[in-house]
Amino acid sequence: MVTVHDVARAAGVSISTVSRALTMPERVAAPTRDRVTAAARELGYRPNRAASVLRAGRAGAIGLVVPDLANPYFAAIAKGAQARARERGLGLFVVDSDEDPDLETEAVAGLAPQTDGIVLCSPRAVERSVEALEGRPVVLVNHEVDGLPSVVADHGAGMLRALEHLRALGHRRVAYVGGPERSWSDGRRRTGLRAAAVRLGDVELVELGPHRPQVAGGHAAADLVLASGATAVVTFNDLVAVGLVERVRVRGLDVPGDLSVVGCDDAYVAELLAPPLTTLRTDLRSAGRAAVDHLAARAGRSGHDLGDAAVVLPVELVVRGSTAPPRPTLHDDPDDDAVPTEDT
Amino acid sequence: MVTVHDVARAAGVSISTVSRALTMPERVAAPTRDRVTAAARELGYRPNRAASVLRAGRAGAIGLVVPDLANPYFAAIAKGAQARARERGLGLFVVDSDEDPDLETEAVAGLAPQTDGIVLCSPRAVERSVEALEGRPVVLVNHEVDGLPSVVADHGAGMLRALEHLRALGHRRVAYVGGPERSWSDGRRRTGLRAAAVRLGDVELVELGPHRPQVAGGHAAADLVLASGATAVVTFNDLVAVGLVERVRVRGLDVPGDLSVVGCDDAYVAELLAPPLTTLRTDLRSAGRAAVDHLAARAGRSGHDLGDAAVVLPVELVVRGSTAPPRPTLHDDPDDDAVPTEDT
DNA sequence: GTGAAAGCGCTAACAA
DNA sequence: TTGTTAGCGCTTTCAC
Repeated sequence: MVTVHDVARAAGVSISTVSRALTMPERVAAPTRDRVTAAARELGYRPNRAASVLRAGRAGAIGLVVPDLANPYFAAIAKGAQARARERGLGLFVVDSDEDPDLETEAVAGLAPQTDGIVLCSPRAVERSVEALEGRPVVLVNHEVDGLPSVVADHGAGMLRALEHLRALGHRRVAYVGGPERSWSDGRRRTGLRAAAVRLGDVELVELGPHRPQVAGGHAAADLVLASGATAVVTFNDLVAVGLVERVRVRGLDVPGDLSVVGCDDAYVAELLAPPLTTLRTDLRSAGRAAVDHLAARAGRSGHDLGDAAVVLPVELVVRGSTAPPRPTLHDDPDDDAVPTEDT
Repeated sequence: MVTVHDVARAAGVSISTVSRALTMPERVAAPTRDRVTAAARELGYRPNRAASVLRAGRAGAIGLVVPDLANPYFAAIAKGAQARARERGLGLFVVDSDEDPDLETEAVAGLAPQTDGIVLCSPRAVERSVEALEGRPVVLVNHEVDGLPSVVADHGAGMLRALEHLRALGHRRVAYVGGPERSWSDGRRRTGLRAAAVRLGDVELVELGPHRPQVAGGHAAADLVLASGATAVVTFNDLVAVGLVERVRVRGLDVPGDLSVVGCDDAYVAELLAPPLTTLRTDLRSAGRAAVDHLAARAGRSGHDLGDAAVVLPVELVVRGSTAPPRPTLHDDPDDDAVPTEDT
């Protein structure tokens, strides 16, 4: 292993000059700096991170804790975070908590001492995990807690957009198939849908769930949706939408003919389906990037100065083949496609 | 931050006793050990990993380098590795090299000093990356290099199984849509297919590619496959199969009616498709687990004693709806479904 | 602008 | 069985 001593000897300087030349180049005379960097490159010197963490307190790395790496949602966030961390010269350690609150806290506690901060995605045990940080910087993704910085999607706007779209097609009764009971984003989506329904005035909302956020959850929800009399449905995520479509077909009905379906997340399955899925897209990579930026900006600062600022990412409605006007019924109102009049 | 000193004071012992009680409990008297562990728990002591890495040389953690975390293939490996590492009380740091050979080497070099070994998945620059390890333990996944331990799928057996299946259905001309040019597994698959074709005697193989290992690659390959006169096709992975099916449909043809399709990997899209995809499955989580076990077994040992052993994982053919007998033609041989006779 | 020296928290000889 | 002590490789005062 090449150490500062080897570089110092090769460059004919002291180890402190080596350290300085590499970490604060402007405080070393140009010729000296060049000799040092040349020697370092030649010898293939790589600073021992453990040593510099121990001594300097800074790790030059951050941690990312996600509930499930196999979930494309979190994989996308991880990709974005990784890319940005690299751009900033930071290391990124990814840990998968396997959806387990205890493991999450464990992961945070283990990661905290050797990183400059933690990005905590969709936490399953926020309070305990934040406590385990002992005051070290943290950014929450897809979750909000008072006084903590966070990066979240604008679920309210997304839901409004979905409902406007369905309303414009002529739907007046829309179901929501909810996700896991304790999901923060599920709560936000419900709140957003209710607000949107009130705002639009003539759209009735049927809330269902909780359901598992997988294909199986969609299977389970399908019959409830059909029985509810809704002509359109918004699902917690795209996988639920997939299951829903499958089961609706088994019942001999058609999507979007008998039921329009809007997913969430724009997972890549969304466009592979037949029909491709209308869905709400958030740029998850930019969520990862924003979280890393937030952390990097706080690095060095001690207090929670601008700590509680929330980055809110836009949500875009991607219209594909799974949404269409409802089949005409006896009650059909010829005004449906017209510009809405004042609340009637 | 709670240090060994704090615990030592609280337990009324010296710092070395604390260290010993925590890392080699059997070498400390039971009552002392209990006092120490109690004090440690009470104070919420967490050993500073940076310090112990620096001093002991052991990191209690391993690194996993993958080309793309957003690829479910690698995500599954990561999950398996993570779970096993946890069972063994090891940390696992996941780094995404973004399919870039330079970044891969960089990641390995950065990870190596602070881990006890590296799991290198589908390397894009094996030689340089292994060199960057400076002799530290490494396990290759989905790649083989002489003298290095590895975990690979039995592509040969998988390809034989696929071809046997297609042959049993009556196919006599089978295309292979290859993946990236420099992919190790693509090479293994081609070799396996050729061997299988020779062995079966009456199956003709049409090799195509290289193609991108994504849906777009399948789009690009579809017309070539149709023009080749093959009645069945094996693709590099499931995404390519998806693209292939899409394009075949655009051409007004049917899967499996006009073309049978076998994917590889059993990514979760495979069963969502219509028709669900016949595919070759490897248990990737167990690949991750095996890699970690391999590394853990070598930990402590210096030499490359049993180092070059390769763990070969079984490949299973999962038959779903995308494979069926070919449409009868004028040349159809009534013996097609019979037990194969000697090479004719 | 550069060097000498003091540790960061921990482990592992070596002593007792 | 337990304590004392010497560093691991690095950063960072503090002199010069």
